[in-house]
Amino acid sequence: MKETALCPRLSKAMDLIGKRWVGLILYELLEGPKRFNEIESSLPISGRLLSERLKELEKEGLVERQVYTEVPVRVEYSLTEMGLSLKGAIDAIEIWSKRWL
Amino acid sequence: MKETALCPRLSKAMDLIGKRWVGLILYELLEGPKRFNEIESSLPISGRLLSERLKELEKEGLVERQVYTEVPVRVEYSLTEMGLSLKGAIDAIEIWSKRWL
DNA sequence: TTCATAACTTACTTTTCGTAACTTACTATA
DNA sequence: TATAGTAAGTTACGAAAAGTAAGTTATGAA
Repeated sequence: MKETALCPRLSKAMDLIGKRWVGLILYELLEGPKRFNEIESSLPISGRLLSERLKELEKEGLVERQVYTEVPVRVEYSLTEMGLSLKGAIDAIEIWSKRWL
Repeated sequence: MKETALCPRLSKAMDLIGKRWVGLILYELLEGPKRFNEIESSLPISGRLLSERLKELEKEGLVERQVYTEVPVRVEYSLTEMGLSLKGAIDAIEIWSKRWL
């Protein structure tokens, strides 16, 4: 890994968002809070990775995890304000995709 | 890989943009045409991957490659209209990064 | 006692990355 | 003639990340 003059914040943003599945996970959560299985069945992602990604996103502050101790347990994931404020970027990508792909 | 009801265009867009380094490569090229070595030294990416990514982006129509047969040879990469029109998305990510990271 | 469910977790294979050395083509210099 | 320098890659290989499938935990219902 080299030294660069690149803005570290942009670099980190691209690292977060540019990680596989993250864009689509955020896209799903922009519709509202969702359960683990809901996200898993909306996307072609495996449970292993979904679990890993949600943990990262929670740690970075984009996603919140809420556990409901029902039987069986229910766990809901939702966007924080930080996560929600990526809506503009995700929307822009969606619009672009409809025009160019 | 599972079946999904996910929009294939959004899915493909996220695949393209969400691939490692692609966001930052596009960001660099939004400043204007750049040579291989210029991009390589602006980003912490190796020649191997940069070469691979530029080929993909060219194949997908986001980037154009122009060879100038000087000595030594000069190769410039620039965004196509398709590539340029991702500016909105990249800008949104940059703005988000300045606010939240 | 067995089954079912949600949300993970583990074990294992395949793919992608990161690093560094090497290649090609041509010119300038000793 | 031999050597060195430069841009733009390419190759080889070990390390890290992703994909797949089976297993785990907790609880209540049949």
